[in-house]
Amino acid sequence: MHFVEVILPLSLAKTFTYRISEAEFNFIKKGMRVAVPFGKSKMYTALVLETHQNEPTLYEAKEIHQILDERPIATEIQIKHWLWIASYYMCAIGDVYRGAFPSGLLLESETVISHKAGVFVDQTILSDEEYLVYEALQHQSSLKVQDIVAILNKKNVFPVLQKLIDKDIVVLEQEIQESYKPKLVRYVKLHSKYDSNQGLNELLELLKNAAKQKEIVLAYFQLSAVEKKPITVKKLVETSQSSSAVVKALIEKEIFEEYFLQHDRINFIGKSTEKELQLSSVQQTAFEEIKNSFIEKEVCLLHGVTSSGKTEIYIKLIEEYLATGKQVLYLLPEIALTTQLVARLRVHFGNKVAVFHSKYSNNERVEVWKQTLGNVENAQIIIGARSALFLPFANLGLLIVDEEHEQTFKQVDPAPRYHARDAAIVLANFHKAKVLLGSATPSLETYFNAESQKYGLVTVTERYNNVRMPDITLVDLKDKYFRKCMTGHFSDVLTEAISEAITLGEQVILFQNRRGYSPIIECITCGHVPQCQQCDVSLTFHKHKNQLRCHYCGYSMAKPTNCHSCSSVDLTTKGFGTEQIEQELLVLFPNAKIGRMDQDTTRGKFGFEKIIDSFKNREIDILVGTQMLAKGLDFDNVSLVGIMNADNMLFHPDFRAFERSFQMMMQVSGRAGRSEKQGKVIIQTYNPNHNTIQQVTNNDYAGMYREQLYDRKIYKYPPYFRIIKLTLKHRDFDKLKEGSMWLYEVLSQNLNMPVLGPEEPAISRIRNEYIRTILIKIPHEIPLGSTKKTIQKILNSFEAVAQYRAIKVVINVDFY
DNA sequence: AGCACGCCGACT
DNA sequence: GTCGGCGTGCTC
Repeated sequence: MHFVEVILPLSLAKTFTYRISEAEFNFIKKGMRVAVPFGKSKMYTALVLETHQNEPTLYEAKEIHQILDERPIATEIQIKHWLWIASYYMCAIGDVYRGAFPSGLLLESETVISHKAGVFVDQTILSDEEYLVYEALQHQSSLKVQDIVAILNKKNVFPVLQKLIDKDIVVLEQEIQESYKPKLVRYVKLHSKYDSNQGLNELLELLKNAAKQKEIVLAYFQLSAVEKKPITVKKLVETSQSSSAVVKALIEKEIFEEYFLQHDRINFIGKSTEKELQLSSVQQTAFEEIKNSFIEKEVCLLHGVTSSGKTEIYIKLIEEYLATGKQVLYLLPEIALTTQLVARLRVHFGNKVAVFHSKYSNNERVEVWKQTLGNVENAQIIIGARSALFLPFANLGLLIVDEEHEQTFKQVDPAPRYHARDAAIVLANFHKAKVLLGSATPSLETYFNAESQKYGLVTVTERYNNVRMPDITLVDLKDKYFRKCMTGHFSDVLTEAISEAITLGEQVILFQNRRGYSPIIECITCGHVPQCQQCDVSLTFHKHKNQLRCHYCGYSMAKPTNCHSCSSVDLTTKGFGTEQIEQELLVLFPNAKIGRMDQDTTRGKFGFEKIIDSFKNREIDILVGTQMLAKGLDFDNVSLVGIMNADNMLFHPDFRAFERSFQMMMQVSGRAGRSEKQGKVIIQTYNPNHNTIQQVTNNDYAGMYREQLYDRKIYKYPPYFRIIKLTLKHRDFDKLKEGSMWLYEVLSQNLNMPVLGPEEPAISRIRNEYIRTILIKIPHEIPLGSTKKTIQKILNSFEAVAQYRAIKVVINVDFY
């Protein structure tokens, strides 16, 4: 008896056992995919963990359906890494597997219904619905479940199908298909009979009455003379400015022959210039220091102020690792940044650069996966957002995590809720590879690790080319309002600076960390504020579409003309977002070209690039945006950065609010003054004397670090404590309240550490579900593993209580 | 995660 | 009396 232990791409913690034949037993290796039946009618792509001969005692193992790979498609290290993620972030291994594999490699079955062959059908025994299906099968040889849903116009079609099966009329089959399709490109070549010179004359004679066709043939000769490589139909049509119909005619006349070649979708046409990169002396020193720290330490933090030229240092380092035949992974916080970086890296490394992120099409992702696994030339450097971490690296030598402090490295939903920076360090360990973390404003945890000698630390305090740090001016909003120096949300200082910059032909960035026009609409008469029906939040006003929208569930409604509560028509807006800033700018600077960058304007695959490009091309004078602006974009003509209101981020109910505000303001400020001229930053705030604001003004990272670290120690937060957040959700308010109280009590009795809650979060209801949170603070001296086991045990007993079972519990380890 | 089973309210 | 709502439990 032979068996295989597999992972299924479902949120199930267990592995599953299937039967295999002896031949299969000898063939199947860890890391191959097998198609297996699961449940009554589904087929899944499972991943092999091991083969063995221990027959399960409690159930009869099913047989696998099919082996999908000839050799492993996931590596040993990868699977080990996934198991670590599942255990550290307390999720099912199936979650990791599903999140890690490109869906093009995770095929699911589709049930196909077809007519049973050679059976006489007595139509009189069929019900109306059965007859409809039977009739449809007369026209089409097979139907999918979805088709039958459409034919019968109801959701549950299985009973009908079951009856048809019982009556021996139809059969069901599970079809499993590779959804990955290699891209085929059509080429043409001249038919062999025209190969000789004589044939050529014959050909021209033949076409003397077909001008269009002759044109194409001539274009073909021209192209083959110049390019000396196969010619695609596309190219031929383009150069001859003809149509593919004419090409088709030529193929039919047997003058051309068509053939197909498989193409990689990921193709960079650019060539590497092979130009030796020259580092400045500051960069060179940093580079040497990083290499030195790698002798002893696995991880090194590169703390370099904004525009200190970190990328050049990365490039130099990548060069060294490539030379030793190792692969390099370069992680970025934001997909939108890949385009800029890829362009830059391609100059040095040509087609050795591959890109991987979730906006890539399925087929593209499968290709990168296979190239990485094969360690082929064009997968030596992988650039990607956090999910690139899951690729099957054959020989990883260096991982770079750029803008390491960014929260986007942490996946929030769905599971696995991993932090890409931390998971990268673990992965590097498995590969015996090195990790370089880069940031101008490192996260507190990382800097703490660097200071305590766990990581190497390299600091660059000078900007590249001796550009000076921007000059930061604070504007006290309270005073400005009092003196009536405000126009809308603009202080006189800011308006003057903007008009000066525009007059000089320089560009301006305005930062407002909130989208929409104004957060809320309020009735002047009764104070009523429209709320979302499903969530515990006020609706946000979007002027452009003249509607109110919920940012949590996406619900929207037309802007009311009168109050829903008292019918008064006196409605006013409170607070402000990017859209309102844009509107005010149109009035203040009617001649300036204004752009807006936030979630609403950057939708679509290239939305972000479009705005960035037009700003770079100076088609936009003033760019208004949310935090997207803070993420490592390079502009060389920005002389002024305005932060419209520093306070709303400062007073977020979050232990990281000050750290985040500092990082955000520093990063946005860093966009100013990239060329010879010193940049200018204007921060509008009600709290000019706030410590964090002062630290930003004085470019005082160390001060911010020390102050925050002190707070973290006092209030029991990372890096001194690790935090696990449990989020409980249920539609029934009382049930949730009781259940979360029960869980809190059991946790705090069984864990010898602070347990907080159960707290009602600021937004206590989303999509009609009530929410409560419990925080568990684990001190560093208590082992993490056993604590997690205890928590898991308690959660299991929570689920064993019938009345609480329906409460959904989300576990978020290191939730920040 | 699906998907079926099973128990209760709103229709033919 | 049936259809269909979603609460509950299982899948090798």
